[in-house]
Amino acid sequence: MKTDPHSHTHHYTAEELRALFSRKGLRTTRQREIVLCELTRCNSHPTAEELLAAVREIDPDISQATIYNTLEAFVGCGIARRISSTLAGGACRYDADMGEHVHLVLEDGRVMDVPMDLSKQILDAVPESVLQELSQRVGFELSGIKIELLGH
Amino acid sequence: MKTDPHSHTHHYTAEELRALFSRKGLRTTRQREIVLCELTRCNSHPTAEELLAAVREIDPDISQATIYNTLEAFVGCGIARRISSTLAGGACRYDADMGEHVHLVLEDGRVMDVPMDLSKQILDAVPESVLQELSQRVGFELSGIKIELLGH
DNA sequence: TTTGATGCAAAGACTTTGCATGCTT
DNA sequence: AAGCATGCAAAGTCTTTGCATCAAA
Repeated sequence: MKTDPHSHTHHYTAEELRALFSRKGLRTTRQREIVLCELTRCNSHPTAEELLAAVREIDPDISQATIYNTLEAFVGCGIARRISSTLAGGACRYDADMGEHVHLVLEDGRVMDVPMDLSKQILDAVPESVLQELSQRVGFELSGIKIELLGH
Repeated sequence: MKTDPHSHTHHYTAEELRALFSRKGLRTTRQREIVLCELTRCNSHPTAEELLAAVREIDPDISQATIYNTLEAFVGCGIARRISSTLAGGACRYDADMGEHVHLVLEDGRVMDVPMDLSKQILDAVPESVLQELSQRVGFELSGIKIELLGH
């Protein structure tokens, strides 16, 4: 898998990780440090299974349950995002890049990041006024927007 | 699954169904007629399981495998769409309303349609030029856009 | 010390598959 | 008649759970 020259993945220091987890109300554990590091390091969008494999190259004793628990915790507190699994046979994919961006989902299940400049143009184009209108009309608070372009 | 008396969804005649399937290269079967009718009738966004239940109220002998086969076929030829299952514990949901529209996905897994006027405003706001630029840059043809607003 | 996190294995949920039979074209 | 579609049940894949143990706060 190739490196995307437009992606700029942040590398956390141990200190930053500790601060981040603490701020989110999560305990700092060796497993979580490794999971988040690997999730940001491989700037693909791994499935739980792929992430487990990556993580086990660093610590072979980390369990599958921990991967799922951890990803759930990360998603729950906004450290990571779950990406589409709407293509047949799909496992969920995960993303730790919290800069809002658009995903390009290929028919075979691969997921790529849309380069930041284009992502911004797309996201900024969505009229704030429409979102407010919608929020009022349906009575739900909007907490995010997810845009996927489908490609082949 | 409940019937929504206020639904504006189109109701297919037997003729229309036959024509639609034929045009898409699918054979017309009793099962497919029922599945598509139910999928359009209940304007919620059922999971395969929910749809199976609805369909079985009409014909109790329709099998689970047929539901999955049929939905796969419908999605493959553009008769139906698969909607996000990115929330934990999620089964895929399906939608037969082919007018492009935006979905509002709640944290508990429920999916609602964003009203057509607002959906249009959001979708129309995405700059065509950016999509073309992206298509060129990544070398994939874009075949669709999926926008989900997250709410709670 | 207290409480949340981990690891293990089993269970659960969701989807796909193989194959014999039936139905559409 | 030919070939796709169906039904059944089993298998497969992905995810969650119960519980004893361990570690962070």
